[in-house]
Amino acid sequence: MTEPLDPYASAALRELATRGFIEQLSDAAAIDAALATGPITFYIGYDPTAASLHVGNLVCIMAMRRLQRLGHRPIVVMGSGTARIGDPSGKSELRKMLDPDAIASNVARIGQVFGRFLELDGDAAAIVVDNFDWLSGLGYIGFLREIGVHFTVNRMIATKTYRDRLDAEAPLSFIEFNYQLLQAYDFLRLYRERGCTLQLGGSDQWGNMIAGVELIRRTGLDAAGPAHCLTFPLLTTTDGKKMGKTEKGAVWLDAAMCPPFDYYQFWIGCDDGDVRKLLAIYTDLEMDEIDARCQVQGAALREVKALLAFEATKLCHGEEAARAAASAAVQAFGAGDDWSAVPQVTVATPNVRLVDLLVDPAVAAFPSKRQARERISGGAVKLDGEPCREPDRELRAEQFTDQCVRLQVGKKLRLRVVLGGSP
RNA sequence: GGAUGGGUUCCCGAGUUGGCCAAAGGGGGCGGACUGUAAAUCCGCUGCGUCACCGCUUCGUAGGUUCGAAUCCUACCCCAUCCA
Repeated sequence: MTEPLDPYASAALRELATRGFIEQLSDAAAIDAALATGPITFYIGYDPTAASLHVGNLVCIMAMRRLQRLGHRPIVVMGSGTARIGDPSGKSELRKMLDPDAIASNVARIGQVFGRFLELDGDAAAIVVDNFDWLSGLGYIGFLREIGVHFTVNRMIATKTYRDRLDAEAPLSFIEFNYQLLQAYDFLRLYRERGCTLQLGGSDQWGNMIAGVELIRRTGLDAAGPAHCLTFPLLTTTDGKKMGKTEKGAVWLDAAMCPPFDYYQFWIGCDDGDVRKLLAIYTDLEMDEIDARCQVQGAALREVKALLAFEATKLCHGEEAARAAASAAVQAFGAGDDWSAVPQVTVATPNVRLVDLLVDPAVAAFPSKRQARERISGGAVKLDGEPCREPDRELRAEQFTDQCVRLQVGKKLRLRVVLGGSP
């Protein structure tokens, strides 16, 4: 943790520090000086191991956004190359190898996200590069001679990433062991070719990042001076859980995988104690305003949460979608009647048993019919506001007012069940 | 390679004189009440199914004994600790 006791000279570090972005700095004074002197180029890498980024990745993205707004130039590295290796950081076992087609399609989908958070034009335009471009052509012997010589196994196995695995006596495959070298090499390439002097990442990346810093120092500095790295804290909620996970899994940034309505609801549902922290990291609001808004206590905090949800949704899905999600929330959870913006599922025929509907993957309210039955009998389900405790009840055509039945499951799930042909 | 202890349901962890074990208890999760779509609290559920008292699958793996096994036998795999 960094001591913010004596304020940083650079606006960038001051802002990151006051908003809660900083966990560790490789050399606080040097980074501060570099950021204060003028625009620098920095990068963050993402391995395309899933079809979408999720809220957990958003900390880094927001940090890039902050720095870019202060004039610094972001580079996003898509890790098509490193994704073929697999980062063992934070993983207790070897993950299955991703096939190249999956990686390529992930890259395409993930790439769309950055445009929403970063400026792609102007003096500090963000650029996106792919490390497969330089990693794929590496020759084994050449790489070992040029890069491998600068690493000692002694040092590597001392880093947390590898240490954890070894301490747990879990297998650490040789391919994974190489991951750190490749990430360090990425940094070196970006340093040499694009003058990139700072790498950002989650705190689990510290070992990999510092390896790059050291590699650059050992292979010889150029005019850009020493390279540095900075990590962000792993965000947890007040009750100690990982940020961005819900019972249904990760909260994705891709609208196809997590509709704006659900995304908005995720923020609305946050713990009271987290509101200020979340506003600082996930919105563009000024800290003065955040502090002022967070003065309130109790039920009044709901308004602040609505602000958080709106701002966060706006950044990710646009202002229009955020407004729609906000008003849909008021309608669906308040006394309102207009569910038009609530996510929908389509059924081909009205005669669907309630259990079958709730277990259907499109709804996925419950993992099994058995559980669905139990919950339905327990009063968890409402149709058009009316509790329905009969699992085997079928929906009837006449229930569909305007082709639609309003389904509530538990406190949070709201869906419109729409009668229609195509899905 | 040798000795001893151990591998149980999402996690931790009971259960090994064979049936009353789908398997105690805790955690987590979900649902209900309360409420502010929060927290805390209380109550309920927590293997699957064509599902109340029925069937099926599950206690490291594969076989075996038995009317019947998480519990007994055999082989194998893995883990912990100690010895070489």
